[in-house]
Amino acid sequence: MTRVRISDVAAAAGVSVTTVSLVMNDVESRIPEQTRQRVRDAAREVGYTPSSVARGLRTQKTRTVGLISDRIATTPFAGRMLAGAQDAARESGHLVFLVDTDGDAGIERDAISALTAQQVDAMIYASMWHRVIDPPAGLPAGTVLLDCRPATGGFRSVVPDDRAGGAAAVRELVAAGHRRIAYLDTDDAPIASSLRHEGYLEALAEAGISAEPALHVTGDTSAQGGRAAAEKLLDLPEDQRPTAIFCFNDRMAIGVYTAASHRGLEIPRDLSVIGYDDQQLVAAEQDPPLTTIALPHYAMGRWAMEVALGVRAEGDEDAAHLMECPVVRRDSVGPPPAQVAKPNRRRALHTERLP
Amino acid sequence: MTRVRISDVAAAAGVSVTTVSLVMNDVESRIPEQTRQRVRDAAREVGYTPSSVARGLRTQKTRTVGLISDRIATTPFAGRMLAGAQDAARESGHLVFLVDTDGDAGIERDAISALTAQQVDAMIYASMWHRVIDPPAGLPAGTVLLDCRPATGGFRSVVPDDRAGGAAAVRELVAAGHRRIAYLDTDDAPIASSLRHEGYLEALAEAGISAEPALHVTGDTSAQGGRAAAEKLLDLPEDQRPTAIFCFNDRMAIGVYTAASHRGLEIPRDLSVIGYDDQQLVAAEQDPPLTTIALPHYAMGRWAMEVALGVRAEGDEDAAHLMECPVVRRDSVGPPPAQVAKPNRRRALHTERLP
DNA sequence: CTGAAAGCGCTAACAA
DNA sequence: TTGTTAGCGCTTTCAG
Repeated sequence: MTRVRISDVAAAAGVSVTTVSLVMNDVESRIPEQTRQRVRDAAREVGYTPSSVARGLRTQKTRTVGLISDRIATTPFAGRMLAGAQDAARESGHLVFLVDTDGDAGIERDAISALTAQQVDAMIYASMWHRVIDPPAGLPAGTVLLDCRPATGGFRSVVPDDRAGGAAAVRELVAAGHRRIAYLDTDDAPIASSLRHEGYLEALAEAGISAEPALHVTGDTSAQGGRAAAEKLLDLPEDQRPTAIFCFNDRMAIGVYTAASHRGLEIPRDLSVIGYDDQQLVAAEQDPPLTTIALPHYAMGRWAMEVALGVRAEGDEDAAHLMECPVVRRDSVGPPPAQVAKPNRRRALHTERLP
Repeated sequence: MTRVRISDVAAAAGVSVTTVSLVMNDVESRIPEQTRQRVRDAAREVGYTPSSVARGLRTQKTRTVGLISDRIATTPFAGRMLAGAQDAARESGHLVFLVDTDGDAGIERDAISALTAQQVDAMIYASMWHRVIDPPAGLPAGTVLLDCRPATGGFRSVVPDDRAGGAAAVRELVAAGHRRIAYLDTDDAPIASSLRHEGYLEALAEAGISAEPALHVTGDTSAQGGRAAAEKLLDLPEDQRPTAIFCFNDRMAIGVYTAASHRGLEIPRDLSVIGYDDQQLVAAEQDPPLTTIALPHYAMGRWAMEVALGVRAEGDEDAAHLMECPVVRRDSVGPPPAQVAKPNRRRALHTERLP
């Protein structure tokens, strides 16, 4: 079972290999339709599949892309980055090599050389969460960084706009009438944490609310951590207790749900909660479904691939591209409880709306 | 910036290309260490990276594998299959092309030809959940099916042993002392559903418990579906109500948690619950953490890759390989409540244990 | 409009 | 022990 070659097609069609090549690649329209048809028929008859390997050697273009990532494929979290990248690659006729390094520098190094040896046309280096990194040595120029940015520049990159996302979360709460808004932060201090905090402060200032240190608590990024941090907030005296909590992520928000339910607090009646990430199977499945800020994973993946492949022109090599994080409105945000807000605020609002 | 070729290394080292090739591929040990070293140094100096494309053309072996899947990369669920497959591929020096078809037959067809054109050494066709499928036309012989099995045979495949998993879940409950065990099933009727049901019946029979039709309820596979189905179970008269519920999956088990908590039932004191899937970020993060049956995704992915690459010999082309689903013990299973079981069972047990 | 032929960079049979 | 050389299957220039 030896491979069917282009010369077999040529022989079957009674033409030269040049003609077959020209027809198969839809080039040289001056070849008459009759010949083209004959060639195509012959190709089908003998079961010809062109060899990308031979073509790659000849053209020095493989139509393949390398995507190196630390765990992205196995994190429930970020799979949609892959989907975005894949879709963009497919649309322009490229196949993607995926290498998950699991954070191992040795594997990473090997992956870079293997991919270079394969002569991939482009390369993407992805992180499973927004970070600032030192790009590994040997990363080819032109590589696009996905969900991470280089500490020292030199590569194009795309990351979520966490600052704007934090601000959007707080504005959402302010719009619902809240004034005592807590930020339930992580103490792991990833870049996203400080960015979202900045956005929080910005939106607070914008609304003329002064930031209360007691309303900025931290915990680890799990549901347990969120619960523990929430306890601190709910332990505050009634008149200092937040009426809304903006959480660093959805998992911590679940912890807030637990803490609230243990105190008989109902969401959103007694407490509004907003998360971050819009994590599949977490945010939407809560009771009530969690309002949150979505990480635009699909769009980032697509952007990275388009830039890497040159489908999308991107001038500045050093500035990170910021991708908007949209608000996903579900049912965990409502107006602040009446007894905590000004007593007749709600009625007043209601009256205003009447014609 | 033209590519550094093997002939450049040969020139730099003052040897022939043959020698370089022999050294780079660690073959022909009869070349003296001194020459080898000289060649290696020269290669490093001129910055030589062998071209896998040229090598692939010459040897007709590309050291690449194609992995086609419907959504596996974007499902939080099954990412670990990828990790297992990747790890096995890397260990034997292969790179993997990942194509996510999103269930689209056209994309699937294109992927198969593109991968064939790339002359991949092996191919894996993966499903995101255990199914019986009609393998797409054109799938090369030798392709290994992952988490799905062919309706008509013809391909090797690996799937979880759902029947044994269902039985294991029930045995776990029986061992804790339960006799009234419900199966909270899905009405979507995937193959896994009936297999787990068989296991459930088998383990019940084994324990001499007769299957109670009222204890087999169904719902959709979401938390909402689980909750609705659980209500039916909890609405049963006290003496018919199950003391333990085996759920089709972890998400439905969450619904059981919700239903129980709304009735003031505490898990596992008043009700034991066991799930299936051991889904990341759902099973472990519940309160209490959910005991469940794990889907051996990593092991299946690894098995598929090893068989596809011939690292692991596998004789029978037609029988699906069944992978064990281990019990993951956490805190949602306990003994049945005392007032439902024989009144002094617990004390009796306790007494027995005293010296 | 079509064909002959020269490589792309490598491996491996054969020669020296 | 090392070198020469013929392809692997394709694209593409140049001739006809």
